[in-house]
Amino acid sequence: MRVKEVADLVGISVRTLHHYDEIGLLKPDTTTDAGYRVYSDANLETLQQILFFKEVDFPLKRIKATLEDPSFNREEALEMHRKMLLEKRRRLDQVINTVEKTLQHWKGDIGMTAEDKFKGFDFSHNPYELEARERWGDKAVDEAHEKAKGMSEAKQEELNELYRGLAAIRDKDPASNEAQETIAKWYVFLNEIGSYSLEAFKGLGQMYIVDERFTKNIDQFGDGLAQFMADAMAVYADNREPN
Amino acid sequence: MRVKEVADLVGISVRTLHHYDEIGLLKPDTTTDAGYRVYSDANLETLQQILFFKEVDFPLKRIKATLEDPSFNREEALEMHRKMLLEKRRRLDQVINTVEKTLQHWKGDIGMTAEDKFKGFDFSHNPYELEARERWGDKAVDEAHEKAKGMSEAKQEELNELYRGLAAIRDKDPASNEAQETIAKWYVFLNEIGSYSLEAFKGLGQMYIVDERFTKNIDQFGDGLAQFMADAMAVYADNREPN
DNA sequence: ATAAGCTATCACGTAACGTGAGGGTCAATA
DNA sequence: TATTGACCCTCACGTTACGTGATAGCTTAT
Repeated sequence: MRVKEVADLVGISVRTLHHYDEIGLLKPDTTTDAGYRVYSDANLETLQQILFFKEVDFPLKRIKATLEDPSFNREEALEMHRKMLLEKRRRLDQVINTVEKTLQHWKGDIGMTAEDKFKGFDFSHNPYELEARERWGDKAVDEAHEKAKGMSEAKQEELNELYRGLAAIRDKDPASNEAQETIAKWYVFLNEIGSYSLEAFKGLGQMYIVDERFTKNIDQFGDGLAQFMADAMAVYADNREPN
Repeated sequence: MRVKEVADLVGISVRTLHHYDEIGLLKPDTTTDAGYRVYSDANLETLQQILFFKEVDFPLKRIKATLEDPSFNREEALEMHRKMLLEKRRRLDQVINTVEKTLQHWKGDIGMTAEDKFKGFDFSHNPYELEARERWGDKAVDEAHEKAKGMSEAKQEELNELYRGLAAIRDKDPASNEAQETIAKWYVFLNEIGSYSLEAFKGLGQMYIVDERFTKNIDQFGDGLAQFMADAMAVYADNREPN
């Protein structure tokens, strides 16, 4: 297949295909003697993967690095795409809901807080972004979020205090009142620097024990703290009403 | 409210607010003596509108022009936003479906055509884009689609042939076999230069009679043709299985 | 007074193409 | 064979919407 055929099939521009070739993202398997690009079925498969990554807002550079990673696994990627797309849809539903509420608000049917008016627009923290990044992206993930790097010393100290508080009770039952009260503070803190759904919060806890870097960093405050936190975070999330 | 508070509330950057001020899209109602921007409740309302338009991929210039249009009506806009968001979700559902089918395909459960693999990615023709453009945007809408401007003369002739064929039968019942066969050709033609769901096809027909420019252009081929086409297109869409 | 956080403007840089220019290739048809 | 329309190539400037860092002033609590 040549560029126009591919472009028409897929719904992208010829220029885009040129661009992808230039940057080495999608190189056609062959070219004619005249220099025409000829895309194979395998090329189309790759293009599909590229479009899935694009759909979940991966920058092209990162898509390229990911596809070139020897550990890249297609099925695994598809599962991740699916999760991220479902999250994207959830957020879109929020926006739709916001529009509908705004309509009702304008008709005088309901009240609306300032927060209500902007529900769904903050997509800076896709809960699966951390997971994707850990697997295929930027390896410089810190213990809470990359934003933490820009924290003031006071905020950093607050973070450490929270870690210390949690470390002091890590031998207790993660479901105990004391543990849950402290984890609640952790949840609030995280939502000051980001936006975590309960599901994402729980997922983050899992990452603390799955990713050695997290574990090592957290366990500096006390052996077994990462595990304790993961458990407590899961309990916390499970005991809360889904919003 | 000052920039950080607004940015945190909404989930956008301070830089974005600066940018919007610079380009005159969202100017704060007041500033302090020190030059700090102070955003009012009215500013927040406007920001909400901006974000809705952004969510449906309006470029900033166009958002600005729209908001400044004396005929701009908020409730009308919200209704349009809602429709466009629902369409966006429909397309997203298609992508999710494509991912899921691809997973099954990889497991060997199902077959998959090349077209199937890219379902949902062609979003260059949001069916409500025409409507939005007619109301608030680029007034240079042609009779079928802007792409028609780039058509070859052969394609243009094909278009005219279709119009003439439809004009020749415009005194028949829009639901008749003859009318429906010819409308089917029109549907196919449109889907060669774009991508129209049945709903969008029907909506386009409505626009032929609502928008004088369409009506005038089409009725050059025969008085009452626009009305005939709108009717026949509605019948065609209603008689088809929803895909 | 001090310090931390917030604020301003300025300006270069980035990502992902869109667009136009200029010219070659391909395939059908006369 | 010549012609024509559609397709193809490379080149390169331009666009959009910010991100980022630099520099310096402002605000508020201690």
